[in-house]
Amino acid sequence: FTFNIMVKALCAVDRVDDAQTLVQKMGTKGCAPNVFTYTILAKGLSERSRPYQALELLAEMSLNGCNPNIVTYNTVIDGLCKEGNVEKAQQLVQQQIPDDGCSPNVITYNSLINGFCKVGKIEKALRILKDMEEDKLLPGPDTISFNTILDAYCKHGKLKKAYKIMEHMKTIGHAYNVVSYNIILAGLAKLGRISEARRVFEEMFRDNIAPDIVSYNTLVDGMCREGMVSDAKMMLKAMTGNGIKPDIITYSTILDAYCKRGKIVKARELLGEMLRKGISPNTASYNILIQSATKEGRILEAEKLLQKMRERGLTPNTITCNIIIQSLCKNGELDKAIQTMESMWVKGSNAI
RNA sequence: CUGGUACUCUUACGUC
Repeated sequence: FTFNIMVKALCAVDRVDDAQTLVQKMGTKGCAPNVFTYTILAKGLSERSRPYQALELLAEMSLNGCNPNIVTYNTVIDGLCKEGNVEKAQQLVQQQIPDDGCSPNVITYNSLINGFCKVGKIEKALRILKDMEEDKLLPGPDTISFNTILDAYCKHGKLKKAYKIMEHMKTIGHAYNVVSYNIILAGLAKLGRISEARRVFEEMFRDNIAPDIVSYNTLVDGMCREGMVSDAKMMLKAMTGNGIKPDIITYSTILDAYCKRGKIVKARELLGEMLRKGISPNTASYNILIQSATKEGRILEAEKLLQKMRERGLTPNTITCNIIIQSLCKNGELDKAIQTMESMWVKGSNAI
């Protein structure tokens, strides 16, 4: 359907309001929007933190004789959960969905679990998981359900609990995957427990779950934070040997570590290596370099970098902006800082 | 089996 494609396109270029208007007009043109149309729009709204408008959309579509299906509901529910209103989402699951003759599926519950985790109510999330395991009327949990809980524990530094979940999965014979391991790795890395992370990493090979780019990047990041930059650099070679290509994140992570420690020569070398490998720096990479330059008083270099960034068609983001303003303020150039801010403001950029 | 792929999951840069 042509209209659906248009709605999607409008959402993609951030013109959700236009998309909404279009959908409203469709009805009057004898070309009624269908479930697909509404779901696309609901997703557009949800992704832009407008879950309540998505919620209203549910009512609107029913009025137009188009009943939401489970995909529509899940889209709205996930939006609500990400906004932090898990209660409202749960209400939908318990009341409206059954009223509509739909039944929640594993994705629905996973959204709720994630929602509760993100607002710090892990107990509630666990409750849902347990219900899914025990209640035959509910869909059984999948790997994602478990991973979500795993992640919540790891993010809170509760590694023992995380390990317990992992053990639980093993004992009931539930599949885990590379993401499960990545979550654990990230948890350990954040706590600076690098040697333990290394052991887990080795275990992955024995477990026939090959580390992916995220696994490597997580470990590299952990090493860099602990000042083990040369170990991190060695990982670069190791991963290549294992068929995983270092990406922009791998390089930026190490680049940042070098810069923060004033190892400018090494940083430049790495930048060169990165370019030779055909990986072009993005805004984040430039932010790293610009910050390093400003902190060490190499203002001219910073300006040049900004210039280069522009030439490459990269747009400065909030962080770029903050780095520059901070540096100007420290040099007592308040006027210039304000000027910069205003010009960014005028450009209508998402910076600030 | 053509159109909405919905949740999960993970990784880099600023301010405090």
